[in-house]
Amino acid sequence: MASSKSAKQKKSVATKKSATSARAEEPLAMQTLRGMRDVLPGDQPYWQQARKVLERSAVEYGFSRVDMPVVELASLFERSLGRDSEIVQKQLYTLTTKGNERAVLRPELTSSVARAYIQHGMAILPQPVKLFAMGPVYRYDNPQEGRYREFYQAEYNIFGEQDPVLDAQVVQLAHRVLKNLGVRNIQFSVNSIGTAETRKEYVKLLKAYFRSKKTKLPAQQRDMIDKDPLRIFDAKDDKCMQVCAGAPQLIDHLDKDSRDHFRRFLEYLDELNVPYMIDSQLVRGLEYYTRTVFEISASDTPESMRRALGGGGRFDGLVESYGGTPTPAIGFAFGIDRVIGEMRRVKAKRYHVPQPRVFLAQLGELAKKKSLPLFAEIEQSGILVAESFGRGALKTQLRHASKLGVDLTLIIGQQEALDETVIVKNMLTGTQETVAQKRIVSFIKKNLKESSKLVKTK
RNA sequence: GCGACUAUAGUUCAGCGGUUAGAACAUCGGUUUGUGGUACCGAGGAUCUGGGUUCGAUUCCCAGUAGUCGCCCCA
Repeated sequence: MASSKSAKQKKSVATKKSATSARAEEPLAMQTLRGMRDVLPGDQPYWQQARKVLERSAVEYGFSRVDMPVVELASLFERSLGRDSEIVQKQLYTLTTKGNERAVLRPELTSSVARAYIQHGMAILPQPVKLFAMGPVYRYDNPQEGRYREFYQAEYNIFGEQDPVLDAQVVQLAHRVLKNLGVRNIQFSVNSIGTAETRKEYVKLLKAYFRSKKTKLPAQQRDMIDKDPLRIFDAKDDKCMQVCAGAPQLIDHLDKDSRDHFRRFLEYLDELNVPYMIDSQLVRGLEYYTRTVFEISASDTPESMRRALGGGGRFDGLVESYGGTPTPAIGFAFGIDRVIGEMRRVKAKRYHVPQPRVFLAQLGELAKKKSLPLFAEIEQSGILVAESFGRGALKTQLRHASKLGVDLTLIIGQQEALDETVIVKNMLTGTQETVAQKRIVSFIKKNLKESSKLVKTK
């Protein structure tokens, strides 16, 4: 007992020492930062599938891919999302660079895409310009189910066209992506929040209304009356909802153009066969939205309805607010993590990771040397081949091979290395034959074809 | 920012105020020479961190941290 204890003490001393010598006093925990996580090999089938479909749909709908830096100027988002918005106020990962730039990890993609559109003069391209972007975004929020501090968005944005047919096309695209991913039972919530000017008018009306009902509102919402009365609609408690039910509806106070835009949007939507409902209280938190806004959620359980899989809308004023020429735009973003969560929930089809069907085993130093180029030759011919070069015992390698479920195992030992042959063992039947190394690729191809026929006829 | 619950091998879980903290799966090795799947044998590997109560804490209490889940917000 005494010896084991002292061994433990030694161990802890050793780790402490190495940690301090490596860096400061901070403990080195083998752990991700809060709200961050690793996407492990076992998770990849869903991620691959999601990425594949998202990218393919982008191509099918005529979007070109853009990738922007993860780090941007803080002012980029302060301008677009609004200085008072929750994201800017509380959730930004901020950093000051050595060059004294005020930088942030991007909390969303749209602002970056708009920046790129202006910076690279895309206004001279034939309009509309359709851009697809996908990557990580960062928000310092409290993690919980379906909410992480680093999460992935995939965005489809269309610049330079104000026709509501595009609003509908974007909805169609979102619907199509989810359908292709095996996520059925989707529900769209749509609304129009008019232009910045009409909203201003409406907000006045709304403030007046909420002030008249002030006593019926909880303190938290009361504070929001003057700051951001639209957000009171998000409140979930009964009192608020009662008050909200009687509030003037933005939809009734839209300017004529916005109303017209919304009407036509809905008409197009009706042609599409996508399930939608008008949610006149849908207000999205990002300041840049104008007119059309919508969210997508799974519709089969109340929980899944609450957590949107994606959302978007028009941002006709954004490019101009950045100093670009006035450019209407529409777009939407998927939360990839949530889409994958939904795929898991409904047990959607996932990407089939290619499995090797051939294993290369070697015995002895000479064979090991020869097996290296042999591996390369087979792999270059397009055959996935597994190996276990680090191990010596043939038994172990065969065990590994059968665990991998390969059809054929190639065995090369001292004798075969000298003869320039390979033993090919059929793992199903156990039979084996010796093949010249020169012929090995064609031999494997022929045999794999036959064994997949066997599998099919089974 | 607020609240609830949880924390034991890589994973899923046992367990007890007091000898050596168990199991399953996983990993690695072995059951004679250059032949896998099954079986048998074996090995390594854990009480989140810091305080407190106690003769003694992995167990009880407090704090921190992290995870999970709500609220808020959003994707």
